[in-house]
Amino acid sequence: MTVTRSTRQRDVIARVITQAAGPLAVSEVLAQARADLPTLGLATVYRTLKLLTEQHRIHPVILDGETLYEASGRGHHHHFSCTVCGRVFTLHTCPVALPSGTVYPGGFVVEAHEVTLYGQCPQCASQAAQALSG
Amino acid sequence: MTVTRSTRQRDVIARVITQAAGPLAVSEVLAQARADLPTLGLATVYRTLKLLTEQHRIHPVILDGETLYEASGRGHHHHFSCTVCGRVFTLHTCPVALPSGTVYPGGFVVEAHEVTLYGQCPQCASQAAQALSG
DNA sequence: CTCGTTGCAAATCATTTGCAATAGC
DNA sequence: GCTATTGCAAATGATTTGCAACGAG
Repeated sequence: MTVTRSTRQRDVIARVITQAAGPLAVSEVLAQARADLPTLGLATVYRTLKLLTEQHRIHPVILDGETLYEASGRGHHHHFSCTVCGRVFTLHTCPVALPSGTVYPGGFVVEAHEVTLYGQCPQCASQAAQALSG
Repeated sequence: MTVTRSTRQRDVIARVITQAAGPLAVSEVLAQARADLPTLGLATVYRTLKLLTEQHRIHPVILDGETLYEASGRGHHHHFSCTVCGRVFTLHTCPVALPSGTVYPGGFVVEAHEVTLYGQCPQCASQAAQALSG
């Protein structure tokens, strides 16, 4: 029976993801964690990401082929991907009403759902509006 | 100015995707296309998939890290991923009402949306029900 | 014929793994 | 001190690209 040890790198990686506003790419996790641990290796990041995922403390979000990670336990939410600046935001309102157990037309028993919205984030939308009027 | 030629491999690959009931993995496209063109190379499949995507004749669907391709122009639809058998189905009803241009809470201007449902497909759900009663 | 396309093999990119050194407990 | 963990480098798997032979117009 292997015991999971607490290490400086695991603490730092977990903190980086926990304190992030939205989901982070692996490279972003590495860069931010290296602010505290300059010698941190990429393999350790991947191993820790996998470990934290198995512990359900974080989970992956795959968006346009990019794998991002975010902290779990923040309640039901979805993502908004800005088609202009590329940033990913977390949305706290849900546009669908599909509780687990709902039977969808065709006989599909829904256990979970995922929604991603694409468009312009508030900042990019206001810049586009200014460009039009200016 | 480069001209795009019509070739046997492109026709076969386009037909395989067009005739499929749901999205196909690259390996499935290769396997099915090889029924007609046994010497077809994997690189040609990737190149053709990219070409057809640029022409908006097909588009990728990334599901659990797997890249699948399906024909475009079949109208607005979403996907259902069976957590038991792993197959992906196309749903023709949409659980969200977010026309392009909708401004989502927070000031996000929605241009498009993607929904994926997870759960048991009709076949797996009925098998599960039989197992419980039998 | 000319030049876009193909199949193959080598290259690339993201992610995983082997291994000796290192560090929790 | 025992053994999980780390960093590095090599390995893997998916996708891409270089290149000479091939084939569409």
